[in-house]
Amino acid sequence: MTKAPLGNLLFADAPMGAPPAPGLCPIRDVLSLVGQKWTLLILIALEAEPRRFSALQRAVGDISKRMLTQTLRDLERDGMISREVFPTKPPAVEYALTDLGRSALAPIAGLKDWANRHHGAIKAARTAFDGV
Amino acid sequence: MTKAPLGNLLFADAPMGAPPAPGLCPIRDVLSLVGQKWTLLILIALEAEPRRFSALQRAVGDISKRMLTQTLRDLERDGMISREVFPTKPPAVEYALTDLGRSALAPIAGLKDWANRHHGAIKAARTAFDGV
DNA sequence: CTGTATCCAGGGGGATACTG
DNA sequence: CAGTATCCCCCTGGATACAG
Repeated sequence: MTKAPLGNLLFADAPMGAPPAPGLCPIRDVLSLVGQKWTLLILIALEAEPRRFSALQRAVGDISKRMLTQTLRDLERDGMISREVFPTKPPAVEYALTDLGRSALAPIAGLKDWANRHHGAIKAARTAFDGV
Repeated sequence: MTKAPLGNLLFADAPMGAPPAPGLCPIRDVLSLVGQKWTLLILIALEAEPRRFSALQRAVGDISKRMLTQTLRDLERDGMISREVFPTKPPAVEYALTDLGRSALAPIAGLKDWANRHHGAIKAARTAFDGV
Protein backbone atom coordinates (compact mmCIF):
# COMPACT_ATOMS: atom_id res chain seq x y z
CA MET A 1 0.00 0.00 0.00
CA THR A 2 2.93 2.25 -0.58
CA LYS A 3 1.89 3.46 -4.01
CA ALA A 4 -0.72 3.40 -6.74
CA PRO A 5 -3.67 4.26 -4.47
CA LEU A 6 -6.36 4.40 -7.12
CA GLY A 7 -4.86 1.82 -9.39
CA ASN A 8 -4.54 -0.82 -6.76
CA LEU A 9 -7.92 -0.10 -5.32
CA LEU A 10 -9.78 -0.30 -8.58
CA PHE A 11 -7.97 -2.20 -11.25
CA ALA A 12 -4.39 -3.16 -11.00
CA ASP A 13 -3.90 -6.81 -10.31
CA ALA A 14 -0.57 -6.83 -12.07
CA PRO A 15 1.19 -4.63 -14.59
CA MET A 16 -0.45 -6.45 -17.47
CA GLY A 17 1.01 -9.77 -18.45
CA ALA A 18 1.33 -11.34 -15.05
CA PRO A 19 -0.94 -14.12 -13.80
CA PRO A 20 -4.37 -12.48 -13.50
CA ALA A 21 -4.64 -13.32 -9.81
CA PRO A 22 -8.27 -14.38 -10.43
CA GLY A 23 -10.35 -11.51 -9.21
CA LEU A 24 -8.39 -8.94 -7.30
CA CYS A 25 -10.69 -6.13 -8.23
CA PRO A 26 -14.36 -6.28 -9.25
CA ILE A 27 -14.12 -3.32 -11.58
CA ARG A 28 -11.15 -4.81 -13.31
CA ASP A 29 -13.18 -7.92 -14.01
CA VAL A 30 -16.12 -5.99 -15.36
CA LEU A 31 -13.86 -3.90 -17.51
CA SER A 32 -12.21 -6.91 -19.04
CA LEU A 33 -15.70 -8.06 -19.88
CA VAL A 34 -17.06 -4.82 -21.24
CA GLY A 35 -13.86 -3.96 -23.02
CA GLN A 36 -13.91 -7.15 -25.03
CA LYS A 37 -15.38 -5.64 -28.19
CA TRP A 38 -17.83 -8.51 -28.76
CA THR A 39 -19.18 -9.39 -25.33
CA LEU A 40 -21.79 -6.67 -25.01
CA LEU A 41 -22.92 -7.33 -28.55
CA ILE A 42 -23.48 -10.99 -27.76
CA LEU A 43 -25.22 -10.30 -24.47
CA ILE A 44 -27.56 -7.89 -26.23
CA ALA A 45 -28.14 -10.34 -29.04
CA LEU A 46 -29.23 -12.89 -26.44
CA GLU A 47 -31.45 -10.47 -24.58
CA ALA A 48 -34.62 -11.26 -26.49
CA GLU A 49 -34.19 -14.99 -26.87
CA PRO A 50 -31.70 -17.87 -26.81
CA ARG A 51 -29.84 -18.29 -30.07
CA ARG A 52 -27.74 -20.87 -31.80
CA PHE A 53 -24.17 -20.43 -32.88
CA SER A 54 -24.77 -19.43 -36.47
CA ALA A 55 -27.77 -17.33 -35.53
CA LEU A 56 -25.48 -15.38 -33.22
CA GLN A 57 -22.90 -14.99 -35.91
CA ARG A 58 -25.52 -13.62 -38.26
CA ALA A 59 -26.95 -11.36 -35.56
CA VAL A 60 -23.63 -9.79 -34.72
CA GLY A 61 -22.77 -9.49 -38.35
CA ASP A 62 -19.05 -9.11 -38.61
CA ILE A 63 -17.58 -11.50 -36.10
CA SER A 64 -15.46 -14.45 -37.12
CA LYS A 65 -16.21 -17.96 -35.89
CA ARG A 66 -12.97 -17.88 -34.03
CA MET A 67 -13.82 -14.77 -32.05
CA LEU A 68 -17.41 -15.83 -31.54
CA THR A 69 -16.31 -19.14 -30.07
CA GLN A 70 -13.75 -17.51 -27.85
CA THR A 71 -16.08 -14.83 -26.58
CA LEU A 72 -18.83 -17.35 -25.92
CA ARG A 73 -16.40 -19.47 -23.93
CA ASP A 74 -15.34 -16.52 -21.85
CA LEU A 75 -18.93 -15.54 -21.15
CA GLU A 76 -19.79 -19.09 -20.25
CA ARG A 77 -16.82 -19.29 -17.93
CA ASP A 78 -17.92 -16.12 -16.22
CA GLY A 79 -21.39 -17.58 -15.74
CA MET A 80 -23.03 -15.00 -17.97
CA ILE A 81 -24.45 -17.42 -20.51
CA SER A 82 -25.36 -21.10 -20.65
CA ARG A 83 -24.56 -23.54 -23.40
CA GLU A 84 -26.87 -26.43 -24.25
CA VAL A 85 -26.01 -29.06 -26.82
CA PHE A 86 -28.77 -30.88 -28.70
CA PRO A 87 -27.45 -34.17 -30.11
CA THR A 88 -29.51 -33.90 -33.29
CA LYS A 89 -28.47 -35.09 -36.73
CA PRO A 90 -26.36 -32.04 -37.41
CA PRO A 91 -25.54 -30.97 -33.88
CA ALA A 92 -27.19 -27.83 -32.59
CA VAL A 93 -25.94 -25.67 -29.73
CA GLU A 94 -28.08 -23.07 -28.05
CA TYR A 95 -26.79 -20.19 -25.98
CA ALA A 96 -28.89 -18.32 -23.48
CA LEU A 97 -28.43 -15.69 -20.81
CA THR A 98 -28.14 -16.91 -17.25
CA ASP A 99 -29.69 -14.94 -14.41
CA LEU A 100 -26.30 -13.40 -13.84
CA GLY A 101 -26.03 -12.46 -17.48
CA ARG A 102 -29.50 -11.00 -17.46
CA SER A 103 -28.70 -8.95 -14.37
CA ALA A 104 -25.84 -7.36 -16.25
CA LEU A 105 -28.20 -5.95 -18.83
CA ALA A 106 -29.41 -3.32 -16.40
CA PRO A 107 -26.11 -1.45 -16.00
CA ILE A 108 -25.46 -2.02 -19.69
CA ALA A 109 -28.74 -0.33 -20.45
CA GLY A 110 -27.58 2.58 -18.32
CA LEU A 111 -24.55 2.82 -20.53
CA LYS A 112 -26.67 2.65 -23.66
CA ASP A 113 -28.94 5.39 -22.39
CA TRP A 114 -26.05 7.61 -21.61
CA ALA A 115 -24.57 6.90 -25.02
CA ASN A 116 -27.78 7.78 -26.82
CA ARG A 117 -28.30 10.94 -24.81
CA HIS A 118 -24.80 12.31 -25.19
CA HIS A 119 -23.73 10.97 -28.51
CA GLY A 120 -24.41 14.28 -30.15
CA ALA A 121 -22.32 16.14 -27.59
CA ILE A 122 -19.42 13.77 -28.13
CA LYS A 123 -19.56 14.12 -31.87
CA ALA A 124 -19.71 17.88 -31.53
CA ALA A 125 -16.74 17.88 -29.18
CA ARG A 126 -14.76 15.81 -31.64
CA THR A 127 -15.58 18.06 -34.54
CA ALA A 128 -14.60 21.10 -32.52
CA PHE A 129 -11.37 19.49 -31.34
CA ASP A 130 -10.37 18.28 -34.77
CA GLY A 131 -11.44 21.47 -36.44
CA VAL A 132 -8.97 23.61 -34.52
CA MET B 1 -30.38 -3.75 -44.25
CA THR B 2 -29.63 -7.01 -45.92
CA LYS B 3 -27.39 -8.43 -43.25
CA ALA B 4 -25.81 -7.89 -39.88
CA PRO B 5 -28.95 -6.59 -38.19
CA LEU B 6 -27.64 -6.28 -34.68
CA GLY B 7 -24.09 -5.53 -35.56
CA ASN B 8 -24.86 -2.66 -37.84
CA LEU B 9 -27.46 -1.27 -35.57
CA LEU B 10 -25.27 -1.26 -32.51
CA PHE B 11 -21.61 -1.29 -33.28
CA ALA B 12 -20.18 -2.06 -36.62
CA ASP B 13 -18.72 0.91 -38.34
CA ALA B 14 -16.05 -1.07 -40.09
CA PRO B 15 -14.30 -4.43 -39.65
CA MET B 16 -11.64 -2.96 -37.40
CA GLY B 17 -8.89 -1.00 -39.00
CA ALA B 18 -10.90 1.10 -41.41
CA PRO B 19 -11.56 4.81 -40.93
CA PRO B 20 -13.85 5.01 -37.88
CA ALA B 21 -16.57 6.88 -39.74
CA PRO B 22 -16.87 9.26 -36.78
CA GLY B 23 -19.96 8.21 -34.91
CA LEU B 24 -22.02 5.66 -36.71
CA CYS B 25 -23.28 4.11 -33.52
CA PRO B 26 -23.55 5.58 -30.03
CA ILE B 27 -22.86 2.30 -28.30
CA ARG B 28 -19.81 1.73 -30.38
CA ASP B 29 -18.49 5.09 -29.26
CA VAL B 30 -19.14 4.38 -25.63
CA LEU B 31 -17.54 0.99 -25.90
CA SER B 32 -14.41 2.37 -27.44
CA LEU B 33 -14.30 4.68 -24.46
CA VAL B 34 -15.03 2.16 -21.75
CA GLY B 35 -12.95 -0.53 -23.35
CA GLN B 36 -9.85 1.58 -23.28
CA LYS B 37 -8.38 0.11 -20.14
CA TRP B 38 -7.34 3.47 -18.71
CA THR B 39 -10.22 5.84 -19.44
CA LEU B 40 -12.50 4.84 -16.59
CA LEU B 41 -9.58 4.88 -14.23
CA ILE B 42 -8.75 8.44 -15.21
CA LEU B 43 -12.35 9.62 -15.05
CA ILE B 44 -12.67 8.15 -11.60
CA ALA B 45 -9.37 9.68 -10.55
CA LEU B 46 -10.72 13.07 -11.60
CA GLU B 47 -14.05 12.60 -9.88
CA ALA B 48 -13.05 14.16 -6.59
CA GLU B 49 -10.90 16.99 -7.90
CA PRO B 50 -8.90 18.27 -10.87
CA ARG B 51 -5.44 16.83 -11.05
CA ARG B 52 -2.18 17.53 -12.79
CA PHE B 53 -0.37 15.23 -15.13
CA SER B 54 2.00 13.63 -12.67
CA ALA B 55 -0.65 13.49 -9.97
CA LEU B 56 -2.77 11.47 -12.35
CA GLN B 57 0.09 9.18 -13.15
CA ARG B 58 0.64 8.56 -9.46
CA ALA B 59 -3.06 8.09 -8.85
CA VAL B 60 -3.47 5.49 -11.55
CA GLY B 61 -0.30 3.81 -10.51
CA ASP B 62 0.85 1.70 -13.39
CA ILE B 63 0.27 3.76 -16.48
CA SER B 64 3.10 4.97 -18.68
CA LYS B 65 3.43 8.60 -19.66
CA ARG B 66 2.75 7.59 -23.23
CA MET B 67 -0.56 5.95 -22.46
CA LEU B 68 -1.56 8.64 -19.98
CA THR B 69 -0.98 11.35 -22.58
CA GLN B 70 -2.81 9.44 -25.26
CA THR B 71 -5.79 8.62 -23.10
CA LEU B 72 -6.02 12.19 -21.86
CA ARG B 73 -5.99 13.44 -25.45
CA ASP B 74 -8.78 11.06 -26.41
CA LEU B 75 -10.87 12.09 -23.43
CA GLU B 76 -10.27 15.74 -24.19
CA ARG B 77 -11.23 15.22 -27.80
CA ASP B 78 -14.44 13.55 -26.72
CA GLY B 79 -15.22 16.49 -24.49
CA MET B 80 -15.02 14.43 -21.31
CA ILE B 81 -12.20 16.39 -19.69
CA SER B 82 -10.71 19.86 -19.96
CA ARG B 83 -7.06 20.76 -20.10
CA GLU B 84 -5.71 23.96 -18.66
CA VAL B 85 -2.11 25.04 -19.00
CA PHE B 86 -0.49 27.27 -16.39
CA PRO B 87 2.56 29.01 -17.83
CA THR B 88 4.50 28.80 -14.58
CA LYS B 89 8.24 28.32 -14.24
CA PRO B 90 8.07 24.61 -14.78
CA PRO B 91 4.84 24.38 -16.74
CA ALA B 92 1.84 22.87 -15.00
CA VAL B 93 -1.19 21.34 -16.66
CA GLU B 94 -4.42 20.63 -14.87
CA TYR B 95 -7.07 18.22 -16.05
CA ALA B 96 -10.68 18.32 -14.89
CA LEU B 97 -13.96 16.67 -15.70
CA THR B 98 -16.31 18.61 -17.95
CA ASP B 99 -20.05 18.45 -17.39
CA LEU B 100 -20.20 15.76 -20.02
CA GLY B 101 -17.49 13.77 -18.29
CA ARG B 102 -19.20 14.16 -14.97
CA SER B 103 -22.47 12.95 -16.44
CA ALA B 104 -20.74 9.75 -17.49
CA LEU B 105 -19.93 8.91 -13.91
CA ALA B 106 -23.52 7.89 -13.23
CA PRO B 107 -23.68 4.96 -15.64
CA ILE B 108 -20.15 4.08 -14.65
CA ALA B 109 -21.28 3.92 -11.05
CA GLY B 110 -23.99 1.53 -12.17
CA LEU B 111 -21.33 -0.67 -13.63
CA LYS B 112 -19.30 -0.47 -10.45
CA ASP B 113 -22.30 -1.40 -8.36
CA TRP B 114 -23.07 -4.38 -10.52
CA ALA B 115 -19.44 -5.43 -10.36
CA ASN B 116 -19.33 -5.26 -6.60
CA ARG B 117 -22.59 -7.10 -6.20
CA HIS B 118 -21.83 -9.94 -8.57
CA HIS B 119 -18.13 -10.28 -8.32
CA GLY B 120 -18.48 -13.25 -6.04
CA ALA B 121 -20.81 -15.01 -8.47
CA ILE B 122 -18.39 -14.48 -11.31
CA LYS B 123 -15.46 -15.80 -9.34
CA ALA B 124 -17.51 -18.81 -8.33
CA ALA B 125 -18.57 -19.46 -11.92
CA ARG B 126 -14.97 -19.34 -13.02
CA THR B 127 -13.82 -21.70 -10.35
CA ALA B 128 -16.59 -24.13 -11.24
CA PHE B 129 -15.86 -23.88 -14.94
CA ASP B 130 -12.13 -24.32 -14.55
CA GLY B 131 -12.51 -27.01 -11.96
CA VAL B 132 -14.37 -29.35 -14.33
C1' DC C 1 7.12 19.31 -15.18
C1' DT C 2 4.80 17.89 -19.32
C1' DG C 3 5.02 15.93 -22.82
C1' DT C 4 6.93 13.88 -27.84
C1' DA C 5 9.62 10.46 -30.70
C1' DT C 6 11.36 6.10 -31.59
C1' DC C 7 11.94 1.32 -31.00
C1' DC C 8 10.23 -3.06 -30.33
C1' DA C 9 7.91 -7.37 -28.24
C1' DG C 10 3.37 -9.64 -27.44
C1' DG C 11 -0.96 -10.63 -28.47
C1' DG C 12 -5.53 -9.67 -30.51
C1' DG C 13 -7.92 -11.06 -34.07
C1' DG C 14 -8.97 -11.98 -39.26
C1' DA C 15 -8.66 -15.66 -43.12
C1' DT C 16 -8.57 -20.12 -44.26
C1' DA C 17 -8.78 -25.03 -44.04
C1' DC C 18 -9.99 -29.06 -41.60
C1' DT C 19 -12.86 -32.27 -38.19
C1' DG C 20 -16.86 -34.64 -35.78
C1' DC D 1 -23.86 -27.16 -37.88
C1' DA D 2 -20.39 -26.12 -34.62
C1' DG D 3 -16.42 -25.72 -33.77
C1' DT D 4 -10.73 -26.39 -33.86
C1' DA D 5 -6.14 -25.53 -35.78
C1' DT D 6 -2.85 -22.81 -38.17
C1' DC D 7 -0.85 -18.87 -40.22
C1' DC D 8 0.23 -14.20 -39.87
C1' DC D 9 -0.48 -9.29 -39.97
C1' DC D 10 -0.85 -5.24 -37.38
C1' DC D 11 -1.91 -2.58 -33.49
C1' DT D 12 -1.38 -1.85 -28.58
C1' DG D 13 1.30 -0.38 -25.40
C1' DG D 14 5.78 -0.59 -22.48
C1' DA D 15 10.69 1.29 -22.25
C1' DT D 16 13.71 4.66 -23.21
C1' DA D 17 15.55 8.94 -24.66
C1' DC D 18 14.87 13.53 -25.86
C1' DA D 19 12.60 18.42 -26.00
C1' DG D 20 10.21 22.83 -24.51
